[in-house]
Amino acid sequence: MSDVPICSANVIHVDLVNKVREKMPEDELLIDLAELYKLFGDSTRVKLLYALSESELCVCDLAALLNTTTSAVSHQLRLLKSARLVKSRKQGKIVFYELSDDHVRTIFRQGVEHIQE
Amino acid sequence: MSDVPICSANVIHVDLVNKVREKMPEDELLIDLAELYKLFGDSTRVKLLYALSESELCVCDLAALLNTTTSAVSHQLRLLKSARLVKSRKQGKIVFYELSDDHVRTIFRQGVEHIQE
DNA sequence: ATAACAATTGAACATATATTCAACCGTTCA
DNA sequence: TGAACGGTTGAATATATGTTCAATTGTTAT
Repeated sequence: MSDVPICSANVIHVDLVNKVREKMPEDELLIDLAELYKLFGDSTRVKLLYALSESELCVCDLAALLNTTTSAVSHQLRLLKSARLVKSRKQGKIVFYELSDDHVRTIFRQGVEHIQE
Repeated sequence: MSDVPICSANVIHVDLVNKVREKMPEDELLIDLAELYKLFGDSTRVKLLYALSESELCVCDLAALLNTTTSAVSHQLRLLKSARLVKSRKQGKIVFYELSDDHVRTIFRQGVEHIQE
């Protein structure tokens, strides 16, 4: 089995491609990265994350803020939580959510910079 | 018209919600942000961007590197280009692509950090 | 106990989107 | 000129995914 599959007959810069191939991270990491960014790729989730970057909030507050239902919010928070982007704490009937760490804010900052430049 | 629509009857922390609402960016910016991150949310595009973060490459090289077709690559590069994440230059028959700026690398770095911690 | 409420969940539906395939464009070179 | 090749494009298909709706859980208070 060759290292250079399928399109190999047509590769133009073989050495360069092999050099880049060596520097590429594992496929698994790149797939995980895509999965992570996918969570930022929906306006509802972006709004949730942005709101939570300002303050800890409960599900009902988030639904009011985004002008949507608690169900829709809860579904999305579940995804964000499973990726450890947010964490929650329960106080009686109410569940409060906040950001897990600071990466979300940094990623937002880079995104805004890119858009606005 | 009230500032607090739909779910307002159930908002729990009204003052807090209003304070966060003031700090939220324009809806349009948040939607644009989501559109931007959506482009990072696919493993093919992540691989393309990662490869291009290592070196300028032509479409055929990228297809070989990702083990896919030039058509699939071209379709995705078109999206990345329209968001100004990559730029291209033509040399005879060959079209070379590279990253437009450094934000991609920073966003990757934050993503990897988040995953690996 | 039971009513009220915050939140979660699962199924269904509608929409978005990545890849494939075939046709095509533009450049090179024989 | 025309064959070969890198790259692009549009349509079609298959898959993924966000929201809605209804039902349910768990907690509080009467």
